[in-house]
Amino acid sequence: MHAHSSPRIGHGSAVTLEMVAARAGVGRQTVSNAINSPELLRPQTLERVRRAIDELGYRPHRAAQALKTRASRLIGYGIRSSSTGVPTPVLDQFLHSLSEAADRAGYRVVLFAVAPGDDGLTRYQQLLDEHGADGFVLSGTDRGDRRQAWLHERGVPFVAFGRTWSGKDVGDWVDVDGAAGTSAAVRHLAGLGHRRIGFLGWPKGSGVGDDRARGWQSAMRELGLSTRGRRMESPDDPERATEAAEKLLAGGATAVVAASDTLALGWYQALRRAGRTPGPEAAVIGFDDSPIAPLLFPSLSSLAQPLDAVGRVCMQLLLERLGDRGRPVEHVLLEPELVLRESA
Amino acid sequence: MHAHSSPRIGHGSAVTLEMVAARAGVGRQTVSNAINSPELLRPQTLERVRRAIDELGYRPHRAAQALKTRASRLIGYGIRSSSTGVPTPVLDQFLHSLSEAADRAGYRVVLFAVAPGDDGLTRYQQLLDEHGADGFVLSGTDRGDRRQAWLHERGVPFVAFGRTWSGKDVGDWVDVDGAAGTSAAVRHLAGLGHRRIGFLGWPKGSGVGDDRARGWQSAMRELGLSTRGRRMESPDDPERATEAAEKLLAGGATAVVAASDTLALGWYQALRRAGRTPGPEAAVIGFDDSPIAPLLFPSLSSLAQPLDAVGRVCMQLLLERLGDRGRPVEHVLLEPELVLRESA
DNA sequence: TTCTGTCATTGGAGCGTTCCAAGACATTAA
DNA sequence: TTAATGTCTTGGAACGCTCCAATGACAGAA
Repeated sequence: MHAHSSPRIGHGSAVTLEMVAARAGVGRQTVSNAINSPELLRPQTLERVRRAIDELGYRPHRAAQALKTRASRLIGYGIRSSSTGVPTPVLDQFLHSLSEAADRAGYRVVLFAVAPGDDGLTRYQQLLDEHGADGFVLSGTDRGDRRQAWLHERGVPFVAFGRTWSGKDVGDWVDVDGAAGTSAAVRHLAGLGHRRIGFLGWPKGSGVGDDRARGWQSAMRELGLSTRGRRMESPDDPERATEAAEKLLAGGATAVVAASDTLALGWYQALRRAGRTPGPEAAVIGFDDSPIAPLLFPSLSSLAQPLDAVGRVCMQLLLERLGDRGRPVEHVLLEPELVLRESA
Repeated sequence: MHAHSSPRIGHGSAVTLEMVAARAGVGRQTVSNAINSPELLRPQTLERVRRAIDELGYRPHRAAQALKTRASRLIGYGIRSSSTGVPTPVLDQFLHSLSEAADRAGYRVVLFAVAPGDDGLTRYQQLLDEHGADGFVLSGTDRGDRRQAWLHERGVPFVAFGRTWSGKDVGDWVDVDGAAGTSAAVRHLAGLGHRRIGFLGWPKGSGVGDDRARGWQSAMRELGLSTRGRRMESPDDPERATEAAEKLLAGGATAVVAASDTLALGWYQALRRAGRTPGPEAAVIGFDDSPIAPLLFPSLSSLAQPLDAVGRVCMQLLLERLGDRGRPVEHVLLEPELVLRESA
């Protein structure tokens, strides 16, 4: 960027290459080169052109660039409604870091709505046909998700936030290592002296949920602790979660690792019904570190997903893929962070 | 849309108007008209062209359209990080309904990251210069926000989710009537028999917060109830909120309306410290109906913002503005919905 | 002086669409 | 039959950019 005292002259409305060229006293293509291949210009010319660009406040017209280069510099992100209860967690933070990383590389994220039930393949098709996106970021992938295979077949660049849980493992992905997280939680609780550590998970069959259960199980095994009767299942529903937690409590568990903060709340409620309260004697660690975790009484320890990093790495992989479609597939697993509060 | 049994032939990769025209045996422009001004074609020709479009899976190249028509059919949305603690609540649902409404009109939402501290005017400037968006949706507007005036001066179409709290009221906006919400909450509590109804709000000076306080105050006045010493302030912080709630409790309040669910939790905690629990004797109604509201013990009554409607109406106003820049400014206030649960 | 090679710079062409003015055709009136 | 009218259809031109092949400038060699 150029520091210069005079303000921009143009209104940013209709400055074209040609106008910049005229002002700098060079040809149209020279201005284009000054932007895209500055090494081709003589330093003196480059300087002159850059000054003209600054003075006029010139920016390339993206549609014209896109038409010529056949690249929109737009990344598609299919957004589902969260009202279905499907966890689309902390979309907020993820989208922010995604956009930020995209912006830095001259790309931008474009949203398109996908109906809750549908996998939205026709929406992806549409965007591609319109040349409305060069690649995609997927999220909320789970077993039976057809999108990866579909995009792969067509040679469309994409990255998924979330592993390919079933079928062939096609395409790049970034994910949070849920198992590592729950393992760390178990080890922390064991370090506090707990031996009868339960797991409060979702019903088997979801990729994410099973992964989190696996981490608990393997850490328990490593520590030589029994897992028999220590695993209870419940959907993300307060009442059911409480019942599941009560069973764990009845089984003698003194601590619990939960697959979600909602499930962890079941433990809170189960204890309350028993006239007790979460803490050293009845510890619990949740998952996702939702905004309420610090607000609870007592505040809830939880595994925080590094969403900033996930967004950043997603975009990085996608950009690399856009640059070289033949490169080998890449997978990145990021560790969640154990945020300790009063509940453990 | 056409129902037809044969699958698409094209790969959706490079079907152009010219190709469709050749297949239909018509001129290039006729195909364009079939899409943009079908009434110009003879029904028979239209049918033939439509079939060709379907068979080839043709979709107009958005960049080419944008270049010619000077409209990108993209709506910019500057996304801030939420890590600053500034409430950008339920972004998720809002963005979804926004995208959906945009999609229906052939538009799409494009994100760009804005640094937390900055108002990001240069990012808006950039998008405009690049012809990367035809208009903007703003959110998180508050006192001293320069964006509205800036966009207005330049004649850029935009809608704000959130009133213009200071300065001249330029531009369209959609907002949730916080005052109406807190008024309704007060009336509900009064209907339950409460007379000493407190308000737990944010420190004065925020547009949104003051509005919510106003609603409580006016409803109290209408009901002939005293507000003296019944209003306490706290930022969205558990400890501070609890202290504020304790003061209300000490003042004899039997019920509370809170400016946020976080503040409502302060009431929960204050009661707990006093060995009590929220309910008929010590009611509370929060604001925003965050995902945790139903998960609390007891579950929290709260005022839900109609975010689906907000997104839909925002896009509607913006599209109308895009269609006619001279039309008078429009404002829409939507009522929040009182979601009753155990706490009230 | 002329030739060759290198480097910096340039204008034509074209990406796929829509605007526009004009063409083709059928129908009716003179 | 010709002219006038209206309806439907058409190809050229242009939007702003980048690719490409070609041009000009200039230094060194013949």
